[in-house]
Amino acid sequence: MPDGSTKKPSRIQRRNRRVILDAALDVFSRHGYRGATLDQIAAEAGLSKPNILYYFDGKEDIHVTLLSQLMDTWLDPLVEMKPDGDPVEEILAYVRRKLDMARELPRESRLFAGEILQGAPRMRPELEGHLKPLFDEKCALIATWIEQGRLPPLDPRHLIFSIWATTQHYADFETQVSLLMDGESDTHASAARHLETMFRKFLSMP
Amino acid sequence: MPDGSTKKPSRIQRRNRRVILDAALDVFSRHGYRGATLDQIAAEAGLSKPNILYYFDGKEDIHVTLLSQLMDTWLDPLVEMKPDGDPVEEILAYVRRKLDMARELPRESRLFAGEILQGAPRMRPELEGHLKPLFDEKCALIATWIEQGRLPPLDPRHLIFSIWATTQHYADFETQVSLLMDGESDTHASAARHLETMFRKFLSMP
DNA sequence: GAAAATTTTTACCATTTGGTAAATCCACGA
DNA sequence: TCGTGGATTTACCAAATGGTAAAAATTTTC
Repeated sequence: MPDGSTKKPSRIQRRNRRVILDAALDVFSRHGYRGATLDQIAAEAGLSKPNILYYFDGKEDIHVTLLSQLMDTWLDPLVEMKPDGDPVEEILAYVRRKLDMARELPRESRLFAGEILQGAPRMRPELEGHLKPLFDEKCALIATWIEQGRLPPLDPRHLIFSIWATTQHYADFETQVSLLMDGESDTHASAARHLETMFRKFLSMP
Repeated sequence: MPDGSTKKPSRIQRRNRRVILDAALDVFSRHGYRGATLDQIAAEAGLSKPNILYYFDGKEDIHVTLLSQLMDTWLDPLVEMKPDGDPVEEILAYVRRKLDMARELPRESRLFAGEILQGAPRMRPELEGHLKPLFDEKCALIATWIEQGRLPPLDPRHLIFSIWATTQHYADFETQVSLLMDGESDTHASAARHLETMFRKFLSMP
């Protein structure tokens, strides 16, 4: 019993669970939850379908496991935004990390986007448990910076939304972006310059 | 033959096609293309499944028809951005229209988002035929404004991406936004103020 | 190296789902 | 009002899909 058991997982178990989750990330991020099939995941993982179900309780279990495991990685850039240092540089560094993450982990970005888009039917507990507290904490931090006169008055929540939206856009809407950016050699670099300029100007004191 | 025919559609045909498309918009935007079923659409439309297939050639036909018909509405705010008037005000008015559209037509926003997210498998021709030319035209317009010294130097393409991303975010990620904005009475109003401030500052001459 | 435990495969199954054929219903103009 | 063509329903079907049982193969343990 490789899943819910209390025993420590064997080497084979760790390897296969990892292989399955990686294949599932691929398939789920490309086709969404309903659009993905166990057969596709099995083929991508190089395992048989029943073998997949030997390691996970079912399709939903794979999806939920993926989302849970990814949540930490996903929130890490925001965790790294600390009270020390210059507020503007802290926030701009966050923007940079978030944009880098959109480039390096587009599958993860699309997986989350698809889940949220459909009302987060399988992720709401994770959102409330992990995202919400972190979000509130960082909003409070930004509010402090504003009170101290180190940032212009602004709504921290909408600032964070704008950072999420503009950075993840390059992963989630990659199809559209590359269609419209044809001829551009390095979209990521120009996007980074644009966002740096935009948010620096927005965050500068009048 | 109510679909591909050359005859003019009867009143019943127009009504039922409209009812079906509205139901399909609901279902597709909530569950994505693969997640939506003809039975769901039929139930939502108050018609039987074979009756639905009497008006459309199949599931994909409904989806493609929806996307095509919506494209014009969707691009309208950008069409309205004209060379006359102050550049900053023109762009800010565009931001406002786009945000209003996200509030008034969230289903449409999510439908497009889901389609792009999965690589636009059923919309690429529409994108190349309608979106791309309009995008290029408006980028050229913004570039002109910059050359005239009426806007600071910036990349028009990334500016438009940022406008799309920040406004559509409130529709596409509504689940997340409302979870994190609990206690806010009017998210739309505060979002409007935030985006107005942010883009006005970004577009102001140094 | 045999027994025990774990892993993988083979052969299925029930349900869902997109779609069809044909019979039936019904609105409307002559 | 009656016939006709458009509209709707009933009864299906084939393929896809999530999942299972049990045998077979493999690895691990003693």
